[in-house]
Amino acid sequence: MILSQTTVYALKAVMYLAAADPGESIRVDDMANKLDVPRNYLSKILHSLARSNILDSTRGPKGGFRLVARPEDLPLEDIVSQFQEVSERPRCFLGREECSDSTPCAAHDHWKGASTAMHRFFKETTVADLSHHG
Amino acid sequence: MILSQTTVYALKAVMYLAAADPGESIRVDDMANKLDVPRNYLSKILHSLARSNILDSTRGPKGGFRLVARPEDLPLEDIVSQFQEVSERPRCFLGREECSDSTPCAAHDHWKGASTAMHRFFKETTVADLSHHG
DNA sequence: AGTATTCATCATATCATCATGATAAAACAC
DNA sequence: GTGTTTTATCATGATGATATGATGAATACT
Repeated sequence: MILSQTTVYALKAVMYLAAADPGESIRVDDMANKLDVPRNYLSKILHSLARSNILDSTRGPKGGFRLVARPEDLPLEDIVSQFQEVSERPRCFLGREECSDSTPCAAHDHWKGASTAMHRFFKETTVADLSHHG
Repeated sequence: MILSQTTVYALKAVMYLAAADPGESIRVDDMANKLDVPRNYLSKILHSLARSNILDSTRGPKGGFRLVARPEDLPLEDIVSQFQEVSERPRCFLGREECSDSTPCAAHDHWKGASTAMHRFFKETTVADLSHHG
């Protein structure tokens, strides 16, 4: 309900990289096999993360992907927000534009609580937090 | 990010019915026009809600749809769960099966907090709560 | 330079969601 | 019982997410 398949793939891949030696490059093929993710699809996802500087990529022999930041400095939000919206300010969940703190709908406060808890999770949980359990 | 288009349509329609006289039947055409929702698509959604006893439907002249329960007795969850999963127990958000209170992953507690807040919103907010603002 | 390795990218296929248009079936009015 | 109104349903199309297979381009090694 919350995360798209693409986002889950991205998170799994990043967690896999976090478990490797820092600075070591991992090939797409390895990750695709280990994580059971379609190879070319994963390649596209990783490329996307590389373009936004979450990962470094190098081609050719000894090439692959590696994390730029340390896992404990990498909040899940940085990865998730590449592939789906993780808005800081909750929208009116019925899609109204004019719903805000100053012009709230009747559900605004309830919704804000739930939405904020969700956002805080993505913001405050790091890749390292998840990687403890592989 | 949270609600599908279909779910939003369903909620809007139910809120519209909640604003009508109790017991009054409203036609699909009226709702589709007022809410700017595709007519036949809305019809299908409403039919689905009728089959699960959220709504009553009657055909022919003077027909239409109406709420079965009072808006203040109708939690959003009853509507939303028709069209998407609103699970009481949060899954491991990476899709692992074995993640639970007794076998938690490192993020379990954080995620549980966020996921529970979301579920409580759907469970504790009623249609009446939303309808105050139209 | 040549070759193997690896990421980058393109063309296409599949599937679910969202949506439209046409027709069937029920209920009411006369 | 005929016609009108309305929901019920079917056939089909459009779009985006997911996925596959083939090819291009960069790097390293000899």
